[in-house]
Amino acid sequence: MSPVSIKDIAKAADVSHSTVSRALSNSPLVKAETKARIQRLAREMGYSPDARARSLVMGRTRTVGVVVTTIADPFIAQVVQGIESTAHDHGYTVLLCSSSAEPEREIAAVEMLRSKRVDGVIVTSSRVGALYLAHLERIGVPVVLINNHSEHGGRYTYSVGVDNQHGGHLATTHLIRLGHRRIAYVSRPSDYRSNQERMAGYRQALAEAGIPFESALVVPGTGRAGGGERALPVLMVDEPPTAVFCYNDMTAIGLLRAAREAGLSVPQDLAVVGFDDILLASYVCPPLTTIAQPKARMGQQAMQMALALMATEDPAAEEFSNIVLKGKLVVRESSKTRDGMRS
Amino acid sequence: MSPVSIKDIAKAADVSHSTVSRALSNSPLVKAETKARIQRLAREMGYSPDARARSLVMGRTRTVGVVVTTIADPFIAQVVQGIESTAHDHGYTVLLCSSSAEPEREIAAVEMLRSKRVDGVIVTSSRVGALYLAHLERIGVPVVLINNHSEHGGRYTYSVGVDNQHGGHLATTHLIRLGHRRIAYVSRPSDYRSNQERMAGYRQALAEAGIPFESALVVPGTGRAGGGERALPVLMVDEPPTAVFCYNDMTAIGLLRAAREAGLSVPQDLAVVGFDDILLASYVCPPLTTIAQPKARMGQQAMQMALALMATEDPAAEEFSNIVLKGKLVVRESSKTRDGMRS
DNA sequence: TTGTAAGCGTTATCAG
DNA sequence: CTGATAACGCTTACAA
Repeated sequence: MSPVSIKDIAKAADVSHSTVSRALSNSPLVKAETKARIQRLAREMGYSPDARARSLVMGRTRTVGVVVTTIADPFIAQVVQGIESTAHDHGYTVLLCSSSAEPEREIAAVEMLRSKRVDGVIVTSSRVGALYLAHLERIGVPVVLINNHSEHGGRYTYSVGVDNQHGGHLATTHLIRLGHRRIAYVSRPSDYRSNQERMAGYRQALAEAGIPFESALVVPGTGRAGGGERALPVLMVDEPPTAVFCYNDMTAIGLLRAAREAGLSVPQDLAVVGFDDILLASYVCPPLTTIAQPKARMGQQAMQMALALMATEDPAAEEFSNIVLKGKLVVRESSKTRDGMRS
Repeated sequence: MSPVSIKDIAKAADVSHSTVSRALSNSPLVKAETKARIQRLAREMGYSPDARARSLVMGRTRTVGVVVTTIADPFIAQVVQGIESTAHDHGYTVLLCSSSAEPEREIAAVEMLRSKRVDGVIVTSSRVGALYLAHLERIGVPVVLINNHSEHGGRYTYSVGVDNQHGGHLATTHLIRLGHRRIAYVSRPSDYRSNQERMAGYRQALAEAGIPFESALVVPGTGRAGGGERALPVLMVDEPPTAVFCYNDMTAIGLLRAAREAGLSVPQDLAVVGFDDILLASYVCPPLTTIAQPKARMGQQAMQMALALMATEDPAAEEFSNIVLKGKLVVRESSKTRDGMRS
């Protein structure tokens, strides 16, 4: 037996279905008495309004599509939580899509969201290629990018991200204040804009302290633990650095592990700073100093931005907006001297 | 301008909208030539079928609701990934809802899913109370529970979970094989069924080895790191154990941290085994031996179960099913002697 | 204050 | 092979 509809209630209450519709939306046009009767009846009959039918006539689904590479990434999961809670607070629902970072699936995901007529789309931590972006814009609803890794054009798209240069500067300055002068950077493939920006912050901090930049102190990583592990031996030759700033926490954690196996003690022999502040960071040993990205807040902001865009008639008319949040330095053992900070 | 509909295409192709509908669903009833013409036109005009309208007449949304306490929990996120990928493979979409473990929001979530007319619901790691369950059943679609923590009745509900007793037995037996005889258990509030079952496995293993059960060796935890930290001092009095099995990894990790601060070395002074195999487990030091729950697979199985249930006309007719997956022992440093296993 | 009718975008039935 | 027409469940003029 299919769920009860307003027609069923209409029959039971001996009124027309439009009266039921009005009564249930609490319209003042309905006599208080009949309204009460209808509402009670609806409750008794276990009525649940059909959101599809409603959205069909109302023109809005009150649903946002969220595209992630994988929800299994704890960083992304925290961002999504921010999105979901804000969405919920505003009566919106989240349709989740994983792209597995495969362009083909990304496009399928977008097509799917288009079919479900979501009111907006939020894409997290993606490298939106030109092709993908084109598809995204075709969808005809506001699109908000979180921590987008590629240069992007497209005036249909808005974004929220962390201030990478500021974070890189914060991390490096912290190490300089601790007295370090030879500070290395373990990078990520440089077509990632975030990598370039973090490194720019690193160089800026060095320059401000009058420390010359040495390209030998920049070694390539991958963004994953393995990259950090392989970076260590490359680093520890000739004149090794006394401190290292890593593109992200996973890189730093890999490096930490390699250091332990190499018999180096952190932070005495080598201070280490990461970026992200993933859950792991506070549990590895030694606990990792890092630049905390406001993950949940990024999700909230993105959702709020989407809400604002969905509210305006013509999103394209809105001026281009690009929210940039500041990360925060979180000092832990991996960058303290045994007797506390030197600074 | 609203998206193009089959009517728009009909006008452009100078046919009726029903012919367009047939052509787009590749019906053999349409002349090949017109079919091709219509399909080309649809592509050119950027047509995207309206899933809401379709579902309204088809009676199915091809959407499953997934209710989680919080997606920010990495364990849950991995389960959800399993759900999402399987759902995607079968043309289904995931509607995500966080309940924040608040009964009020749980009920709101269910009501929302009902309104969106999802074809099925999957609830992860919840303690479904009687009230909540009643609401769940009202929804009228199959409900699959993952790692349900409470005793449940209700023949409308199906479940997927890990074999807790088997896992507890596995963990304890492992410690016994290493030569331990005084083995403690750090529990979780005992109204959690999973706790009772894991402890049953622990007691079973002790019994099999002829080791008497001592209630003094069972100390209460909380399921979070704090509980493990507070458990250590309670444990290390009189005749302390040489090994401890913890309800879950977070408990074990808290205990590990307390042990380090107390100057105890793990595993030499105290061997530690957890349960879950969360990401953290392999990164703490020492890396934690644990019982791995097949998180993604649990999600997959739950989704497959949901798919099967949604396919049958009358879910209630299906016999009660309750898939139980076995966990796997993952041995890491926290339960090895310095020179390797004694066994 | 209430009822009638049209329409949202589909699919499906039934004639032609 | 194709076109009317109804139906899915709802909201909203327009009438009464």
